[in-house]
Amino acid sequence: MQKYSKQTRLLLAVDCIVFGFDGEALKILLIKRGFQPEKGNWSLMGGFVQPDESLDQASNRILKELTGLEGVYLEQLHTFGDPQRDPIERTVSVAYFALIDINKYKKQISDDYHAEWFTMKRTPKVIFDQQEMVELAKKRIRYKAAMHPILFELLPSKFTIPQLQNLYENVFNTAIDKRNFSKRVLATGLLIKLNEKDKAGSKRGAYYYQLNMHNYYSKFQAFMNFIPNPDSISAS
Amino acid sequence: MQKYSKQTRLLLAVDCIVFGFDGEALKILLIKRGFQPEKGNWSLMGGFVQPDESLDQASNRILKELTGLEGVYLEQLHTFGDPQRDPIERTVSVAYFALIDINKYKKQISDDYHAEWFTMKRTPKVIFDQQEMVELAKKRIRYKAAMHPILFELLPSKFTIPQLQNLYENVFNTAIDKRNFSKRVLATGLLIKLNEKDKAGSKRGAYYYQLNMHNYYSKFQAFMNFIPNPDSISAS
DNA sequence: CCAAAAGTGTTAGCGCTACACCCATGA
DNA sequence: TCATGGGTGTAGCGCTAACACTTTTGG
Repeated sequence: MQKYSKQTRLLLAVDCIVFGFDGEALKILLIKRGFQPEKGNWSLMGGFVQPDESLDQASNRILKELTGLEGVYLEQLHTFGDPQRDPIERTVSVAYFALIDINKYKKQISDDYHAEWFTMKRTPKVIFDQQEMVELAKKRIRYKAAMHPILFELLPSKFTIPQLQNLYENVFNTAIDKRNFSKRVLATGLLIKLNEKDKAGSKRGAYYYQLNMHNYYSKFQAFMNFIPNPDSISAS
Repeated sequence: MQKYSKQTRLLLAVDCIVFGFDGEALKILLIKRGFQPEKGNWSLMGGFVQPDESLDQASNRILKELTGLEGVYLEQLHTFGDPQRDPIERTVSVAYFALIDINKYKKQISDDYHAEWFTMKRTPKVIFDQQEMVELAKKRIRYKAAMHPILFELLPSKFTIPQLQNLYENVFNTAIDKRNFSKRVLATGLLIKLNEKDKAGSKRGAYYYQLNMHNYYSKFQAFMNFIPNPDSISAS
């Protein structure tokens, strides 16, 4: 026996939703699609799965080809298989999401790859069912960030507590009391205070912190319960 | 433009992990595979996605064809795409998990379809990478059940609090104090007490409850935080 | 010296956990 | 009547949320 005869073979694609944070707002990365149909329209980073690569390999390859990004946090989200989702030919797409620090790659992405960052509120129309993918990805990162420290992936390796709080407030779209916030994050034991200040945000300056990588891995499973308003967060 | 030329098409399959609870233990359903390779060996409910159906439709169809189950809780889990996972030909598989009340379908499943239930501890070897799928599914239901009331899908429409507690103790593999347990579940407002007792489990009998469906849907997003030992539960 | 952001402590209330005894009934 | 499982109440503790003032320093 060599093959499963009589079965139909389908195109399989990967689409990546790339989230970034620049200290101000949570953003997603889009590019202008390079081929028909919908050529020139805004799209997620997507491409076809090749015969010899796994899905994780495909998503990493596509992300690198379209943005130069490599070694970033990338996680499978959901697979979309509506028969009509691509008008040209049936294509099933495995969606992934990535989390990166915008500033680390800002110049490279815009100069070399012509991708652009958009805030959540001002995202242009994207092709096919990609809006649905983006919505699901937003729900998933909120859901996961409520219990796991994944949002650190969006920050530079040195960051301040006000920056971190700003990120959480963005992702959960809520205001958090800064006294309670700093107590909680410091209580996790995940942060190491540095003898250095970020003077960009204020005159007084805010201390930099970095992740305690040992504690990070051991506490990844159970971080803090950070759901400010659980009803606003959806199931995976 | 009619097709994406030059791209390779792949086989796409669906595999369903069916969980059931019989009042005693959490079990999964397996069948003897009906075709080569691995014909006759224990397998999840699987089949190929057809050209005109979505992934959700495919999983529902396959579950019905192989077990007669219809209208049950079914949720997409993860997509497995290692190029070598099927030795005959590359096949990417979208895994789903289902939750059912074993007793409701027990006779039908064993008599008509020759599927069998196995406890978690005594699961036989399954084909390909299906063991990995089962492990991931177990993690996922624990993870989700810690915050959402999905485990009611495993119970009959009338159930007792000791039965419910037994289910939670099974899924989380832990002992729970019965006073605290009943306080918590009753406090959710999801249960309606019936004027009827289950006398099977004890002489005195335990009151039956049923779900308050209105509250069930409105409280689905935020149930109770039921993680008894967070470190034992893995991320999705 | 003033504006703007960083940093820090206390209290009250709620929720969770721990814990033990009585009830109902079939055998 | 006794063994078995069902059902219930309370007290202490820990965690969380609410809340305001001082510090620093560039302009």
